[in-house]
Amino acid sequence: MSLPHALLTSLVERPCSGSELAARFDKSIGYFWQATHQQIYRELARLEEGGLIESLPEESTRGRKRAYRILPAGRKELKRWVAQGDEPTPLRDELMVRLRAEAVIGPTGLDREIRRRQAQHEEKLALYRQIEARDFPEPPADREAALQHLVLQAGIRFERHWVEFLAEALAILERPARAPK
Amino acid sequence: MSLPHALLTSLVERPCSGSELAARFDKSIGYFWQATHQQIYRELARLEEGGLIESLPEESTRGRKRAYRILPAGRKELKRWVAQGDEPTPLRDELMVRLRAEAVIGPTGLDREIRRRQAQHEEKLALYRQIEARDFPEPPADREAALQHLVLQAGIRFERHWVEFLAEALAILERPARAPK
DNA sequence: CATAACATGTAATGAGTTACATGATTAA
DNA sequence: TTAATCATGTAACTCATTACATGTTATG
Repeated sequence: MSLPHALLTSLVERPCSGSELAARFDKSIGYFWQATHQQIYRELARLEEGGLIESLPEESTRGRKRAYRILPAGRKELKRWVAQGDEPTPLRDELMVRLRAEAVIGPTGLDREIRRRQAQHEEKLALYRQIEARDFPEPPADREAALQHLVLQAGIRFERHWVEFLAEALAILERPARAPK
Repeated sequence: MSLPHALLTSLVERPCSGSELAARFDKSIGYFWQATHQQIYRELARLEEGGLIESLPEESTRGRKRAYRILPAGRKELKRWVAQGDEPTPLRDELMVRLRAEAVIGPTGLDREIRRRQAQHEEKLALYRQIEARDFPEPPADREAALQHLVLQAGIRFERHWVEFLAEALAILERPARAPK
């Protein structure tokens, strides 16, 4: 249940409306925790009901921007949560299941799909590197920037992982059905 | 929606009961697609209703093993699904959100948690390497074994990724609040 | 035969996704 | 002033998790 805390983190940086939060999620925190606008609106309503944030226009505003701001209780809750323990998110990817299936039911058209995925990951890797070059032209000195850089680097590392892995997968899939011993 | 196909894949290898499938999920496919026994039982019931698998004891057997076997329609469906496209599973980890939060609300006790996670990932890495040494003492010649090895290697790569990343994270967290320029 | 371990199953809950609805603002 | 876009919101659905229930087999 990280979404509320991801929102709180964004709101600590600066007050925001729901749509602005959705847009920011597409850029920074969202690289590692995605959310649709429906999720965001629902969660904002819950956070407000819980007294962790407040919004400016009191009345029900359908269609007009509603600016949310974090409350002291929200900061406190965020601080509490950060130090909490969690379990590693297990790797869960359909492609792995497909590879296992391909192993037992023989050649299918999986290599085409892998090439497609490879292109996607290369694209994302390039995007992250571009962002890195723009936002962190030199090693950041202060702690906050260093941590933000670190999270971006995790994304880079992750995409590189996929590109390398998929190349290996292709090498095996293109191998003749029975390799010489 | 990979679970039904993960189950089909296991059932292609050999017929199984629900509990046996749950046990096997803990070992091979489950490294990359987890499922509780409740999910597995429910999905098996659905697959049987859909005519993709069949089970031996017809009557409702509560407490007794029920052996499932894949049907031709199941193989066909699996083959169809393998070549299908999917989107990369986005990285989604609470720790990333915690790092971002720690960046904005200052030092918390996050480093302790990171050390704990590091130990967990190192443990898992060691386990995978052990399995690799046992099951793949030398590069597998045939396609099926090569693919299974590949999936295991993905797990190894993934854990290594985490260990390295967490080490970097610690280095930053232990830095003094204001580093010299 | 009593107890533990195993095997299957039901029910409730919650996060996430998808489709759709509606009011406000902006641009042609 | 109509159309397009933006902003907020509702509703239904699926997957996954958690807690619990019930029967069967193995063990002492």
